[in-house]
Amino acid sequence: MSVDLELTPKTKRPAGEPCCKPVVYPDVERDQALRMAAVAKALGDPVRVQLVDVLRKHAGKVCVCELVPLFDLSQPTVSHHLKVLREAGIVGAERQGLWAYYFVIPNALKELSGWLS
Amino acid sequence: MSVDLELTPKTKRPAGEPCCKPVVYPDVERDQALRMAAVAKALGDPVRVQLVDVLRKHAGKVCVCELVPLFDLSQPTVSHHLKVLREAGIVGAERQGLWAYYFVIPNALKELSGWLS
DNA sequence: TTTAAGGATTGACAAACGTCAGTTCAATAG
DNA sequence: CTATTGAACTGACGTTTGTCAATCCTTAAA
Repeated sequence: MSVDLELTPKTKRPAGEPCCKPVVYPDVERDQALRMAAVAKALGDPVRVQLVDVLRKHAGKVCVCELVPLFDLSQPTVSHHLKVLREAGIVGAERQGLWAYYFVIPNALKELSGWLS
Repeated sequence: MSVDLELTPKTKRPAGEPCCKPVVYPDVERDQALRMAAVAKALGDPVRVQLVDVLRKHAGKVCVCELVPLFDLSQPTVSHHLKVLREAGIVGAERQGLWAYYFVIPNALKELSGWLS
């Protein structure tokens, strides 16, 4: 888990020697970082944060036609943001006839949330 | 706080009428979304997630020369990632002689963390 | 004073992103 | 069947991002 960095001596080292011993980064941490960064990246746009916020406040499913007018954006652009969230595994979609309903996938934010706190 | 969306009737509406009543999005939410998206965006790269992770695990300050060898990246690139984190208000830096020490700013992740959970 | 080290900055470039206009597709009302 | 609607997809655009090589600046050893 921990990387076990030792704070190196803080005097100028004799020329030629490397500054610090190379530290191996655990791969376990790398995979987790990849997953969390992907989720964070998807949340890295205010529109998408607001989309997730609305979806979370309405515990059920919300129709796309209700999401679009919340933003000063074209319908295709909102659809694009929803796709980004979908591909990040943060939200899911379900079609019912002509309408599409979106919802936050339970626990999708869990790993990032846990690491942050 | 809440947006007060009402789930609209789910039958095809008579031609000409708008699908949903336009909903006003509270500005308070918008500002918060802007701040949180900025933090999330800064965390939207695995290298930066790992940087923050290392800094957090070493409650004190960590020298840049100890961070660079953790990644398969050039020194300027790591420096760039640290700058992104600095500009997002997530980490702070302090110079001591030849060395620069980085640390996580307390509570920098608090708002996002709180919203996520 | 000269030399070298740690680290930030600059410039360049390919890749990815946010946005929209236009189009397509599936489903439903007439 | 035809017309229309909700929503996704496509192509295009200007902007931003991640990366490195090269450079610059400050500090400290010799």
